[in-house]
Amino acid sequence: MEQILTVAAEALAESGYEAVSTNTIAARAGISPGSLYQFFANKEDIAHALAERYAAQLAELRTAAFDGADLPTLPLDQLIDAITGPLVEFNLANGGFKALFARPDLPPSLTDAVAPLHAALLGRVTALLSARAPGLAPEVVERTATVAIQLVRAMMPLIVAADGAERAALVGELRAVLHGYLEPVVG
Amino acid sequence: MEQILTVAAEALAESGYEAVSTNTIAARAGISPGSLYQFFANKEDIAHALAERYAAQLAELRTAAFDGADLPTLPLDQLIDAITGPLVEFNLANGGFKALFARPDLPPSLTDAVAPLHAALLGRVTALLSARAPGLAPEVVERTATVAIQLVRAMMPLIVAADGAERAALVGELRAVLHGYLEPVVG
DNA sequence: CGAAAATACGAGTTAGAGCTCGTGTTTCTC
DNA sequence: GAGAAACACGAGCTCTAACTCGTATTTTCG
Repeated sequence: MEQILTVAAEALAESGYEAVSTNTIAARAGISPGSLYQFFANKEDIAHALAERYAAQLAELRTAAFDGADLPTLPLDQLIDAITGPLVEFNLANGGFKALFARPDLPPSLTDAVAPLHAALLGRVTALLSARAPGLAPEVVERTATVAIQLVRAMMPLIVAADGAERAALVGELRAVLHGYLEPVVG
Repeated sequence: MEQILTVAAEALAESGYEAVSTNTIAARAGISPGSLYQFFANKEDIAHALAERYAAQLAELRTAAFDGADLPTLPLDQLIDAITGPLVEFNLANGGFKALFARPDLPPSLTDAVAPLHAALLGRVTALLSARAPGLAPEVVERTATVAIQLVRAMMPLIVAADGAERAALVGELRAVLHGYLEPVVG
């Protein structure tokens, strides 16, 4: 079942959600279409499970990477470095992530499937922002968090598509973007 | 034929590329499926023609809005205002635009169809950037332009989805993002 | 006006996707 | 070791979307 999700993630990374057929996922997982549907009710359910697995992995990543550091008191550029670094690694290692997360116009069914993932991330970022800038109005915090997430979402496909020096340069650009945007608010 | 493209754009705005059927487009245009295929070879061809129409409209928009002003010498924040304003208007008026332009993982066929649109925009932004900062290395200019376009692409769906005060606030955020990113480079 | 060319039509074809279900195979229990 | 329960199988069902093609209609022009 983990195996199925892993294969589905690979296929998603290559072709996108609509282009991947359930029969293809089954074949690549080495099982029959019938067996696939004993683990998942339908295609959307696969995406949903995958989104949850990604959410869990991101949560793990967070605790592993930032357990010691006191994020709210870190200088902004170090904070940004500490967050974007593992995030880029995660996106490189999980190509399917952006297929579920980075699309602005998912089919309505999928919107529901990935909503928890979005909500979890938004919650984390809002918490971090309000810890750093306690005076901010809640709606400003939420809007700032939404925009910051959106900026990362937008840059990640570029970063993943590039490699070598160009990728490193684009990671630098992502950090510059975040710094330029967040510095006036929570700097 | 313009009629078909207009209808197709509306349908795209509502449902996205894959979800819109050619028969639906034909029906909404008041013609039969057979007639549709006398104007366009296939579904991709419709998207291609629509992308070209958008490219032309954007070119018009540009000349109309900035004909008098001397963009390279304007202060950066005024430049950003002058560009983002009409761009937001355009996106609000043409909901189908983002369905073709803002998606990171278009099907390969569509990638070709919208490539000219991307190229045209990239060309315009690179020209503007190098006019403002003549000393920059070409690859830096191109990377900066790519990132700037990507930032606008990312923010536009948020802006279009919001309305009233929230939309205005998000436009402000877009401008803040662009300013924060571009100021160190071409400020 | 009438014939021919061009255009419009829409039911039908084809292909592929999601999904099912009767059958075969393995695994459990006594 | 035998019966039962759970699981796995994959050919095939169904539905939908892109696209076609023989026919009907309109337009063009001598």
